[in-house]
Amino acid sequence: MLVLLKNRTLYMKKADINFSEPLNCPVRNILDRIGDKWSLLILLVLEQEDVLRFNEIHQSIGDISQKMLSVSLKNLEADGLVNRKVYPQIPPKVEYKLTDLGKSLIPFVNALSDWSKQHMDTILRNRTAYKKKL
Amino acid sequence: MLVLLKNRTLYMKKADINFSEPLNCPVRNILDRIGDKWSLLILLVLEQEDVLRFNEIHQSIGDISQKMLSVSLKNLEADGLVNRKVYPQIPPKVEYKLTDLGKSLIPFVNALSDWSKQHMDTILRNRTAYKKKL
DNA sequence: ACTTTGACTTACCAAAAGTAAGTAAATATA
DNA sequence: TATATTTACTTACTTTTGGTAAGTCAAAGT
Repeated sequence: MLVLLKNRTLYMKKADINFSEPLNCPVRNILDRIGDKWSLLILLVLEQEDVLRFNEIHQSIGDISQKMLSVSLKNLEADGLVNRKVYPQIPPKVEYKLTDLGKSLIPFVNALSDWSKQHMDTILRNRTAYKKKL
Repeated sequence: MLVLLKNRTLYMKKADINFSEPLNCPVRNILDRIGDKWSLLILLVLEQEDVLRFNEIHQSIGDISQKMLSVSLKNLEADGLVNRKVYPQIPPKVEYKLTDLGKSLIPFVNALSDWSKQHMDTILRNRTAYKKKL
């Protein structure tokens, strides 16, 4: 049986896993970084506009709080997906743009977007039918 | 400027959006469904094993709580990504498997997994370097 | 002297997720 | 006869995460 423990992807029983050996589960690894509510959305708007300031991202996404934008950008920057450039001015000016690594994730977002365009009708119909059954 | 409001993807300023017209933002639409902590992981283990019972999924993932597994499966079922088959026995037996719609999402997960295998070293190095700078 | 500007941070509150215990009904065991 | 076991959950409670609103900093404009 496939076992997807926190940092492992192994075809073995839980009992047989050597916990001291630090293998990694690749799916977990990305999901830990971009599998949240805002990261992919931020990458997407940055890709569209090339360079954006904090408030511009904030307005583009519309319903992200400043706090979460700040936290999310910091994580994306720490992972090297987004570049942060500060201009020493007052009032401050900070520009964000994708790194090459960040850009390399965009095709996935677009592919997911296409999938969504194709299948969202079906999903919404499924969900309506499901609710009726309850 | 690209605006990614809750249910919209529009190249226009926020002020110019007609809020009464119900357009949809495809990226938001999928993220609302699979952009959480567990959904993709559940789809992945189901794909590997074809059919699994509740406790088998639970053990495969390892650190999901029963509560969240229950909630997540219900959502995946409602959206038509997972099929749920109940055998009227005691003790109960319930089998889960992917629908065709659910299966069609697997290539994205695998692609992300490949990306992760390729780039996770870089990301971890980036993060280490970032921490040092602080 | 007071307001505005931009990129945040902080304190406080609400929502989501984790933990542990409980439920149901039949069969197996003591 | 009483108790334990089995499976797929649910419920009550706690912790963590996320959202809201207000505050900060320093200079330039009114």
